[in-house]
Amino acid sequence: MALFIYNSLARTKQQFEPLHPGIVSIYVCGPTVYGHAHLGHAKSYVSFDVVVRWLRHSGYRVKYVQNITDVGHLTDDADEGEDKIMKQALLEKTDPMEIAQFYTRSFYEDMDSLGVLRPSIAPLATGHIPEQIELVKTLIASGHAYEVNGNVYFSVASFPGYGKLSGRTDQEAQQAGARVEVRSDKRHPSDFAIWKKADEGHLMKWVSPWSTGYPGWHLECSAMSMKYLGETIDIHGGGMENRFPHHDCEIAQSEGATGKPYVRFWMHNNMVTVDGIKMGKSLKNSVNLKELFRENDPLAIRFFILQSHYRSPLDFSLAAIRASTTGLEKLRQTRKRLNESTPGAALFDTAPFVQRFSEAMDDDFNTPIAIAVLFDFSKAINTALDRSEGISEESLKASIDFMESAGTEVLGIIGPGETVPHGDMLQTQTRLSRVMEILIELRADARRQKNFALSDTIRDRLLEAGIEIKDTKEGASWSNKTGA
RNA sequence: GGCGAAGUGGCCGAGUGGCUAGGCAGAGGUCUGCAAAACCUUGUACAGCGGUUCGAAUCCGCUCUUCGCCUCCA
Repeated sequence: MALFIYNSLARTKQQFEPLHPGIVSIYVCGPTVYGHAHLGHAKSYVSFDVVVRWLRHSGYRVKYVQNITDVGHLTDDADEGEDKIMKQALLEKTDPMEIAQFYTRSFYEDMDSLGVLRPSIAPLATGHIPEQIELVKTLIASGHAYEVNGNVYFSVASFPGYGKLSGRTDQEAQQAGARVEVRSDKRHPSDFAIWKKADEGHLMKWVSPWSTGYPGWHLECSAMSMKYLGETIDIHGGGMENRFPHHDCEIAQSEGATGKPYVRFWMHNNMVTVDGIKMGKSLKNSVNLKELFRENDPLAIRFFILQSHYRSPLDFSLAAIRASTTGLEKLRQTRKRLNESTPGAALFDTAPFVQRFSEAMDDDFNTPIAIAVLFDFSKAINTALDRSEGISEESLKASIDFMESAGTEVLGIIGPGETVPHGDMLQTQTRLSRVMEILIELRADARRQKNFALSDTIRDRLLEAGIEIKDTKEGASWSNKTGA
């Protein structure tokens, strides 16, 4: 089976093979850390998390680099642009570095909650100033960049392919409706800064051959990607809104410097919308993850995200989140039921489900279909288990394996299985189990004596305590109420 | 002005020429002391108008509408 990925550069699905057999290099644009992460970040990083998980599942060794942008990008390209991290630092009356560190930790907390695996390398922009300065030097030496008054600009005219990713190849046509008035010392309005001279009040600045200043917006990704993954990488991912100018600039800088293809597969995830409008920090409609997690299971948010395709926009509403939460609970029930089932006689063939799941993932990471396969599987296995003869030990094992592999390992929505308790935890859990056994036994007695008032009271009171009782053919089962 | 994406049943959301997507919600049912869970049954869906075709939600054209990018942004 072959993996096909939609390549934004080619605007079509292409069969994926890594440059070096068995090893995949992937770079994903990380967050600028000047605020808490929102649902848009979640969509992007959950999407690429699944990409990485599926590549690993497919047998590749994946080297995954995701940067942290801790240099404030400017709010615009004119000279009076503000540094967003610095702005936030002034607002919170503290140091830019403290802002960056604080929100970096916050970011990872949220990603951990969402079950997003940490990247192999998470480089900081501020930790790679020398590399960026080197890149600027190379670009000046090769005639792709020029210095004016301490600022260094990339000359778009020197790179004929500029704009090929976004389709913005005619630079003159771009000027007509441009939103930003250009009035700098650039040779061409489309030229972009790769080094900026710092103003008096600027806090984050470094010494360079051209001025004491800071690197341009797009430079860090090129520098760090090439440093850790090489001059040509397999996959570069990011949000749609970064196609232009960010990614087109990266291509120009990188290929201008090396003369080699920068990225083989470009992947762009679509936006999260609220009432059909893009969610964004500056738009004041962003849904903060920490707030969302107060009322909602983070893995249900992950599940909600994966129920749509990464290249489709995802419309947020609490109703949609609730629907997803209920749906996910159904899959969790199935997993629990499988784990608790005792082997029987009938055979159950998991192969068709494994096959369909795999095909969906190989088709440009089609998680909505992959999830639909899990629901189909859930229905089928429940039907099989409803029959009195049960399913064989081997079938049961294969089913649990599929659930673990697809639901936990690849999609990461079902969460790890029963964790093996240890130490004090073990004692507490063992005791709880014994206590529950006793309660369930007493309740069973009450039910046998038709004392339903008592049995219902036990069940209701336990629910208040966060433990749910269900009566099944094999007797009562209990579970910690999720989301409680 | 330029570049691009999209309009699917009450809601979310796949699907790109003929074959049930899936989930949630609703209705009816099986099971159950009652719940819960599970299962079964149940929906004249594809923005509009033309065209291509034996056949179109799916291809082509036009119209309408929405959204993204062209400023930092996942």
